[in-house]
Amino acid sequence: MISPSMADELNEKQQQSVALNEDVNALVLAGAGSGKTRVLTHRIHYLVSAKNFHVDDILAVTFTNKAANEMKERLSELLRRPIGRMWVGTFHSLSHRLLRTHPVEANLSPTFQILDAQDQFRIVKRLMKENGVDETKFPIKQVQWFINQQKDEGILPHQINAEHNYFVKQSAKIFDLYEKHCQANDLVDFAGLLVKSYDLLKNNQSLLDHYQKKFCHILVDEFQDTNLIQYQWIKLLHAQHNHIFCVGDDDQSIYGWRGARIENIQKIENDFKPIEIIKLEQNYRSTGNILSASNAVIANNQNRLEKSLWTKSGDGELINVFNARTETEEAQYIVSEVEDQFNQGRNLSECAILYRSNAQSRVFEESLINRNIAYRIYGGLRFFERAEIKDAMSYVRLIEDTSDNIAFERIVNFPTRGIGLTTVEKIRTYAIEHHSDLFQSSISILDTLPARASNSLKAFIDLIESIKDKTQHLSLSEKIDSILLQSNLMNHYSNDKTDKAGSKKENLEELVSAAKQYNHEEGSEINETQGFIALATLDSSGDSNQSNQDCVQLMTVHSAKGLEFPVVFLVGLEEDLFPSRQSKDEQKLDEERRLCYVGMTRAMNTLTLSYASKRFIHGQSFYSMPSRFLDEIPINYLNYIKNSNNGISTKSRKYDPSQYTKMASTDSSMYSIGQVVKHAKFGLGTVVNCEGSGDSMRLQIKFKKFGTKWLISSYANLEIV
DNA sequence: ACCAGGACAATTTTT
DNA sequence: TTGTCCTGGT
Repeated sequence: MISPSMADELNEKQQQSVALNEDVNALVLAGAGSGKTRVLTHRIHYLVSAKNFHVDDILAVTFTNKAANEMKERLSELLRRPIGRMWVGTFHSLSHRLLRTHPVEANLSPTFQILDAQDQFRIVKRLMKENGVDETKFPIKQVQWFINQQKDEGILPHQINAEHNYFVKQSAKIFDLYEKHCQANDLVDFAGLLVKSYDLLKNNQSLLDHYQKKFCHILVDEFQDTNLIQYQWIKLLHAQHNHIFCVGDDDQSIYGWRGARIENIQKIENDFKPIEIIKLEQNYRSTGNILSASNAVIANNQNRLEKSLWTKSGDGELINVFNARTETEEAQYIVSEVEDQFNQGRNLSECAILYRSNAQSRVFEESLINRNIAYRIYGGLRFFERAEIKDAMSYVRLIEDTSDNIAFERIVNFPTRGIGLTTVEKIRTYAIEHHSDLFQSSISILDTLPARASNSLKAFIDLIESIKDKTQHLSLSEKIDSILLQSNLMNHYSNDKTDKAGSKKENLEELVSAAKQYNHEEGSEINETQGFIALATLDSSGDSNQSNQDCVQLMTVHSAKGLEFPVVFLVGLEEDLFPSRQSKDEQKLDEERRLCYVGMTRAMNTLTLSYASKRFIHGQSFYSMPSRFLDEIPINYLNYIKNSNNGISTKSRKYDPSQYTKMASTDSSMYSIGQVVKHAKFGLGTVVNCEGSGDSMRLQIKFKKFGTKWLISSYANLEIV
């Protein structure tokens, strides 16, 4: 039943997964680099070509846009046809599609808008202000976070028991108001897309029947990353006559903090009986040493669904370990290694620098600029999240739909045109009283405003209407181009003195070309402009048209998941950085270890691990210990690089709290990190860091009442408590 | 409306 | 250290 080409491209286990009978559920535990995506796409191909299922009746869900795009591409190649309207996408984009198709049944207006994280933040902020919740006590971010967490668990405001916790109580109150606000304004946030599409099917038997019948096969990628609502979403769509095919790897679950439930992968065995479980353990990506080292690290986690990855390729090079003195030295060394690789004939794009947190990218960037090496940073501010792009998109949105209040608020006075807060407040009040949108309300209250404000507002309304009029027959990119000019945005940003490099102007130009390259699905329930607006919100990366120049790839380990590179530098392997400081408890530590595992297994041929002994964090230098993960790698896989400034980088102290203590207490003997001390003037405090030794040893102490200070231990006269 | 300067916070990951 | 937010001055 398997086509010859399939036999060529797939190993035995992969073939077995792909050609599983169509009437079973399946869970494929696919280790890193074992050809997970290949299995998924071939499975679809098999169902379509060998089993005669219709492509449009197959649902394939991924977690990220990147993965979705990749799958679409590969599928299109394999099936030799365009993707068209196939149901392949992220949970969020597929949910969005369901809601756009059945807005009324979902209790939404057909013009509902998606709320991105920034917009959500603003709304939460405003609601907190209006309702007297002190944002210094309850940071807006935390309240926003709380709300999203609840929604990801499918919890509604009134279901929250907040009796004993003031934060929860206040947050739940805001949550409730927020939900009402969204409902009243036809806004749906990310989590809301999932919740609402779930409810849509749950509360509508005939629709549910329809989709259960339609989707005869449901394939889920990265199953270990699904959260509660996503799991329920899948479970709801699953019926007697259709089947699921899930691919995942518990060792690569790195989104627990975002509500991903690693248990789902175990739960699936009970909830979707009968189910076939297949393990893919042959790794095609990495050399033996890299694989063995990675396996050794991940073996330290408890409660794994044991897999043992193996490879046919040889041992390859040893894994390099470099101990830099400072983060600058670390960057310089790594960049010089990149240069070496390049001189040996590697493309720059074959080299990746992976770090735990985005903040670490800066030093590498500086170093790369110094040496004039092209690089690309992933993450950080994404294209569609940039202020100038959001401004432009707000014009696009308001012109497309004048009832888009979020867009209205953003641009009513931008670029500034003399419409002040007072006027806006009047518009808001009128809108609430008359159940109207801000744009219509503006028209209604024109006569009641003072002449100045009235004129300005009238000019704005006329501007929007005139642009709308002039651009309605233009193509999407011409439309956006025209909007940029007429709104004066292009002019405004061209003259922006704070933007010396002119990158804002460039970004606006980039937006036009992004629009040019946007290809709209034919037969979609929304028009081209609306499709582009949704894309901007749902996939804010704006990646599609990135020039494929040859450049070094810089990204967090998280965003490297699913990728592979011949040469990988995994940097900043220090305690409190990787594993990160706030992940010290056992569960979180396991996730950090998985993250490290993910990072290491990105490497195909060459892997370099590095750490710095001293690092600047928020303008202060801290001594750091090598990451415990380094110690988890057997020494025979490692090659310690000689540091010319440092002598030989010996395998330094094992991670061990008592050693840590010893380091702090060298010579002066009695101080250790975490020690509570008393100072004659500053009172009680805790030692948080130390520097130097002997008489010159300095201690950083966090005092209860006086904040954090550096003191020289021999003068400070500290009393140990 | 705009700017400069100061206080202050934040440092994990993202659909 | 860096960036953001707010204030108060013009």
